[in-house]
Amino acid sequence: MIDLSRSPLEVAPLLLGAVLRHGEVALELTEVEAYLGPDDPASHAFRGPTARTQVMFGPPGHLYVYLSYGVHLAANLVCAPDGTAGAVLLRSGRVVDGAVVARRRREGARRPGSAPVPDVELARGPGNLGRALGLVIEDSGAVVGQSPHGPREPGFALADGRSGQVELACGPRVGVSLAHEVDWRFWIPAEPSVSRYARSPRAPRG
DNA sequence: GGGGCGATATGCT
DNA sequence: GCATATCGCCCCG
Repeated sequence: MIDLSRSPLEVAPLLLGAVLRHGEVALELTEVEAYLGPDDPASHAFRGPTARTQVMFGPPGHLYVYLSYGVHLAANLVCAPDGTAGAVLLRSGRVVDGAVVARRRREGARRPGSAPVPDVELARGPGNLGRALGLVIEDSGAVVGQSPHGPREPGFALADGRSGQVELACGPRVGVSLAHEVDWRFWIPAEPSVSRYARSPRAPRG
């Protein structure tokens, strides 16, 4: 059981190897990023709560889902105590159950006739992870339970899996122009389901 | 494996 | 109103 009331900086590494289930699809998380509150210029919570980001300021153990680039739904797991903003962006995962469903969702959103999605790419990258899980924007605020949860039960559930037992690497967060000096992105090294930016992080100053 | 661009809610100005 | 967004696809070497 992962204590989500801790800081995102403590929770993020523990999420690597943990398993997030939504219905039939379960993912072992392989790449995450920590985001803090008003002290973190890269965080959506930086400028205080808004209607969209309010859930980041609430109690831990909820999802914060937002629309990115008009097409992608990205999932964050809210952590830190109630009243303190913080979340962990779920960037990539390895599908451990429900690959057929995940693939159907992925390919349904692509141009017909394009090449099939390899297993390791089903949930590689935040947008793909959201699509593989079947997220909708209304999932923002949903509770993520931590008790045993089967494929036929509704809602989201987090299980320990290999949490705390995996090798991990860290580096700058992807796609943020600020706070590039902190290594708050965590991933499982040599794991093919980790997004490609891993090998060529675009830091402003190589 | 790199560059171009889409497609839209959100939140400053 | 408008720039921006915690990106991903496709096409081209």
